[in-house]
Amino acid sequence: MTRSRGAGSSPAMSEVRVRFAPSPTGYLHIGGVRTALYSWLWARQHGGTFILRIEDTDRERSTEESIQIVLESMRWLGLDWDEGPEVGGDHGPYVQSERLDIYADYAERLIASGHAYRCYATKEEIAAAREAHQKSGTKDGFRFESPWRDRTDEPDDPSARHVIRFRAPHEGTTSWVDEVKGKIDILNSTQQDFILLRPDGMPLYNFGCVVDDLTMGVTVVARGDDHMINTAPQILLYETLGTPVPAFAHMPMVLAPNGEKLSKRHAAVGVLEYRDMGYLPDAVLNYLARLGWSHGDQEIFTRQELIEKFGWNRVGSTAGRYDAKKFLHVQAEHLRMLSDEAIARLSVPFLAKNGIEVEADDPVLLKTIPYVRPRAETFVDVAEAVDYFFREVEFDAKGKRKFLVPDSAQTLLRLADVVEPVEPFTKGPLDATVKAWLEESELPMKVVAQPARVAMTGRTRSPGLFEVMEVLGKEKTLMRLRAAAEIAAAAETPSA
RNA sequence: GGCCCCAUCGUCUAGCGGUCAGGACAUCGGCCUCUCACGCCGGUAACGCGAGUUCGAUUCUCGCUGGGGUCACCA
Repeated sequence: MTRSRGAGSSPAMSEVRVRFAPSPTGYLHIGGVRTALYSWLWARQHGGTFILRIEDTDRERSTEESIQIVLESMRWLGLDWDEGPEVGGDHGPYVQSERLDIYADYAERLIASGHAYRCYATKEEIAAAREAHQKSGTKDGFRFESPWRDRTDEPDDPSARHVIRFRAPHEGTTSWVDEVKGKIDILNSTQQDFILLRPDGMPLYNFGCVVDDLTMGVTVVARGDDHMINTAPQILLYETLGTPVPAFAHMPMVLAPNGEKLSKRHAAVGVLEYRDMGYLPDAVLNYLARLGWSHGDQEIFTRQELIEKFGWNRVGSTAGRYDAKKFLHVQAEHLRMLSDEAIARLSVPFLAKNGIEVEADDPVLLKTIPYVRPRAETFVDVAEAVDYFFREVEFDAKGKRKFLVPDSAQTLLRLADVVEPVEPFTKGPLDATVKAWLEESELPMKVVAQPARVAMTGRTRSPGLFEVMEVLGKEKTLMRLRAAAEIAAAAETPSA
């Protein structure tokens, strides 16, 4: 799609400063992660600065615990920040609730210059006005017109509870050239005197955001396009403050598969859940990057490739829908790109969760990786797939009933005998020896394989038989085959 | 409803006036095979509608329809 874009992507821009400014109200939403990612990529690509800022001015919903979740999420993803909580920086503090004096200062300036005013209207008055508006049957949206906008007299009690409102212009047009959406024009007649500061000094979003972005020197403001409604008021603020206006990049949102706003109901939305599900940070980044951004036909990207190839001009303008299956596929691709050592190391915590305590350099674990790799998509899968190499077999009920039957008892015993003298006990010689025996005794592999598989792994699905034998080692292989033979012999003949 | 954004296979997308409309996930066949995977081969599947502009529109313009967002002392 051809679209003229903003100047923020111009290489002439001397310094790139971008920020991610989540509000800590729970988990870090994967939609937010995508915004953070694009900003981070942009900063890294340009050797710029990535700022993390906490927007905690909503006292009702913000919690310290949520801040920790945000930080933990960013750390896990590897989206490191150059300025922000814990690392500091020259433009701090980086938590909005600690910047109240700065907002107050800017608000006073706006009052002094006549661009803002104290409004003593009560919530009840506003509610009444809204109701009257609805009853009037007008087609326009509701805008509260404060009587204090034009009052020159002092209130009876100037210290009474009041907010500070912006004196919004009613005429003209506010425009910007969005990095992803192109040129946008908003009529100022649709603006209202939005609130800058609450009675308690907490800034509202548009004000806090602008004051922070300008004092922090942010050059590109990237956010979801649900914020587009906020951009015109913010530009108005920059203009009246006489400061440069940053570039804006409004990216389409991530929707649920059914097109609704993505929430817990539809998918795991907290990014840490993916860590617990055994996903790789790079896979999360890859999937999210590709959801709404493209680079030709390429689907799989390393972190470094993302940094090199990202650009706002390749961010699409349509909302993307969350697709769990594609996400899983991308995760599988990334897992399979890893070395055996890396897969082993990253699987350790998941094995521990299953009660299997092994070291990352455990030789048995390392030997299993090549065989589970094509069968695993997540680390949860890996832990599950190597289970029987580290503990006694637990027979799958159906597999046991079907394959550990009297008929197979002899086969299992003979297989054990055939395999016993093989040296080295590796898949090549094992394969050759067993195949020779099968040919000689005119037994099809099929009738041997499944009982043996259940005997050694407890399951009907596993890596190749000889691979399993090799990893298990001679001793355990023989033990399991013979133990299973006993169980098989004792089993009731299925009444056919 | 006002304002804003958006519109190519089921999904993510490529396409930037002339293509058999390409890729990926999913799906359906087949191959491989000791199971399950992996892998490989192949199939089904899309330009929302209507006007223009043009020799020619998926592509440019407008309208319609449809979807989304937003109308807070939330962010």
